[in-house]
Amino acid sequence: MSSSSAASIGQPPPPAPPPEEEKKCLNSELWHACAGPLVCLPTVGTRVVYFPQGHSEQVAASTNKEVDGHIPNYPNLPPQLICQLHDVTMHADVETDEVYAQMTLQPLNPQEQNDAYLPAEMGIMSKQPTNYFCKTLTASDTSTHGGFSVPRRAAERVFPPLDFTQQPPAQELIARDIHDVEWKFRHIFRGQPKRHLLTTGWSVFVSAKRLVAGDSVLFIWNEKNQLLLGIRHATRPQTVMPSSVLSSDSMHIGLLAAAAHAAATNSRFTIFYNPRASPTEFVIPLSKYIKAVFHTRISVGMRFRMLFETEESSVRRYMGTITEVSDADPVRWPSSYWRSVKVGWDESTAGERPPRVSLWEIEPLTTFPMYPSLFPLRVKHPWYSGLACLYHVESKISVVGAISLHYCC
Amino acid sequence: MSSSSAASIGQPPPPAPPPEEEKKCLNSELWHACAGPLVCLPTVGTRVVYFPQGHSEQVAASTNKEVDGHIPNYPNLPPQLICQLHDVTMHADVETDEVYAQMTLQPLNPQEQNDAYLPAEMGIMSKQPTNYFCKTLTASDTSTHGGFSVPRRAAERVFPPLDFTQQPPAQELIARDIHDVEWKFRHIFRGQPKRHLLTTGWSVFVSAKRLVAGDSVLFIWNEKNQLLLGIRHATRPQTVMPSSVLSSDSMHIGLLAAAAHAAATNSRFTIFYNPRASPTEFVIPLSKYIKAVFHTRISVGMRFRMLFETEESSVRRYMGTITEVSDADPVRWPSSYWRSVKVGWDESTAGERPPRVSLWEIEPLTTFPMYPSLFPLRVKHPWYSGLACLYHVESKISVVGAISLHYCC
DNA sequence: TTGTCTCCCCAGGGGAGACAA
DNA sequence: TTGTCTCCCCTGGGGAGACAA
Repeated sequence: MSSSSAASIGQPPPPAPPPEEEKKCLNSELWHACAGPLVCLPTVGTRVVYFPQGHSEQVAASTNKEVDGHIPNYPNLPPQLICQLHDVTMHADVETDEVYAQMTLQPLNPQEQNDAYLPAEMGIMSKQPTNYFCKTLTASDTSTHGGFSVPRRAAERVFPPLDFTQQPPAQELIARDIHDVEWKFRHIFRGQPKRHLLTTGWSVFVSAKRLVAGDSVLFIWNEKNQLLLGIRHATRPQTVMPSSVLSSDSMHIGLLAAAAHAAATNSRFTIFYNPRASPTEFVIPLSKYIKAVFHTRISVGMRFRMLFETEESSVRRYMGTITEVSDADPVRWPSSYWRSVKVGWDESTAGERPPRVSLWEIEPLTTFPMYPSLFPLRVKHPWYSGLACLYHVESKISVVGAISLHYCC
Repeated sequence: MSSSSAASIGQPPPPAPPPEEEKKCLNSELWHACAGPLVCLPTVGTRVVYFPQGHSEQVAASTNKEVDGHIPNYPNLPPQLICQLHDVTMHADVETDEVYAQMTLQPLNPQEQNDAYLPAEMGIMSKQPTNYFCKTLTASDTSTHGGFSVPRRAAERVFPPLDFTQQPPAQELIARDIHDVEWKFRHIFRGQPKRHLLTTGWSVFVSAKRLVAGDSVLFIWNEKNQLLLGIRHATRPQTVMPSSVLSSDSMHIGLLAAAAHAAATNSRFTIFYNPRASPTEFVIPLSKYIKAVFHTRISVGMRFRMLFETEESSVRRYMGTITEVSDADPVRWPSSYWRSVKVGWDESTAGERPPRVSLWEIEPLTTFPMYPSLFPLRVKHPWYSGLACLYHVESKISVVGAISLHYCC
């Protein structure tokens, strides 16, 4: 009955207004910050390569169910589909704030594929904001007693400066989350020794977002002087529920049948890419694919580097050696470049690294100059339609070979 | 740091133990009570009719997205598939407690269909427990001040009797929910005038189950002297989130492709039936289908009755008139019996009643005696394989015509 | 009979510095 | 510099009867 007269600090924020336009763009900086430093989205209007195999991996990870034998074969569905990327929209799960992207793809028809020339179409670099910080929550941060301890340098860099003539110095922070919901916090500099703390408003945020120790929060102070606030839940095992809408088998079939149908009719189809659930990106820029598959020679025994995200959401290189080049799934997906490289990892933490990677994920240490490789790595395999045309593309590549191709991510 | 020494009343119950066996049967009484009085599940081992069209309706309702034009046609997928029902398991969503059933179906091959005779295979009547009560929560029940007001007759009938020599009479109730999690409540008879209340433990339950005014709780006192506790969330609009795993288009395609593949290979497939999300049951006992389609004559203008669940989760008959008999979706599903009857409803609350129903849902007021109708209603339509064989079945039906066929539900 | 209100009282949580890693 | 602990104080919620629909 109490009329909420004042939107005072510490009040739970009103629920997000119902999205009038579903397509409403959410903040791209924040999305990328939540997605992590290695995630990049291809540019709208460019051509990409879609791997149903990788999509299948994501669905398997999301439904906690590996694909089994009951899936029909789609003989007309190649392991990779070259597509026009018509649309990319960024989203975040309303319940969990988990970021994901929706992409509308249209497989090229053979004619279009032959018309192709190699553009310098790379993805949008996952532009990590400059003025931001990310902290993994401690037990104290999430406990019922007290607020959030802000790392000193982070507070000084990212938060608006405090008026230190006050005793103690304090201010109200207003930050918007990925759904554009406003959260208010009391930011105070106190204690002995002095430290930055978020007090009032913090516990409401923690419980609303269901944060626990080990999860991360990140604050961004952008060019428009907006304070943005994102979360990253720690990758809890078994966090994704199997849907009660459709069996995981039917989901797998749906993904494959939708892609096969789109390929057969050259019509658009829609996929979701879930960066933090999916083991690997399965829609990559065509140019990145071409560079990796046709312009990089690799061989067994070759050393390589590969980027991974660290616990603290920065980037680290891991070293490894190529041990084999073969089909990841010779039965279902013969002659696929998806995870065609079997690798060994230098470090003993290799349990967390994938045993198989794709060519475009790795950076071989011995590189060849950028000229068309007339003898691609795996000539023994028959070429699929999508690949056959790429051959023709290559002769044009040499012309534009001087153009510096920069990796996405 | 406080060691939880006592599992005293009012403590939040421990989280459900990780299900060691996914297939673990949950309480059937409770499942049916939560599902509602009209829901029945076909018996394992019997034959059923599966309607991809109805399944599609459920997926559309669950994803909040109607099927649009991008769905490929599956010319070999008939509007109804006669299947052997190999397995039915009852489940409840871990997050929301929403009940659903998983069924494993295997389409009969033509040979099996011809071998068919009409068994008296009806579904398991949704056995509503005798000793139970269901109450829609009031604002006071869910407010932070005070507990749950138990209707007097309900408390006397369903709860263990109180010792009225005590002042005030009170006891500890232990009830198990659908996940077999224990909840403890203080049951007390006090106030002026006297009434039954659940106090300690109630608010923990309300917040754990995220109950709000308008939702319902139900208590069952079964033959084994167990107290069971179920919830039914009010049908909130837009409650089901669109999944970020697979696009709704791909889900629709998946459902159809999975059924088509199973029909083509006579292999098993798995579906989820979500009684409270799905507009109508889409897996029904074969015998019920045959009786409705072949042994009931209906015509335009005919009056009929149909059962609906009321707000208070009891059953009510609504009256209507048949206005048309036609295909619900002539383009995608021609010659389908799914919602082939267009109806008008007597009451002005007709907005909530469906404009189209299926034959087996209604009870025509003018019934004909039970003999084979040699001229089924819609002879103009070509018969699908699944139906053609039913013709042959009919001659055998007449032999067993004396067997009383009782409706499921 | 039962839904809502108000009142009372206390447990638990927010907010502070102490202290140590 | 910052994570954890403890202490203090106060709010918000549980638990009671009053009262009315």
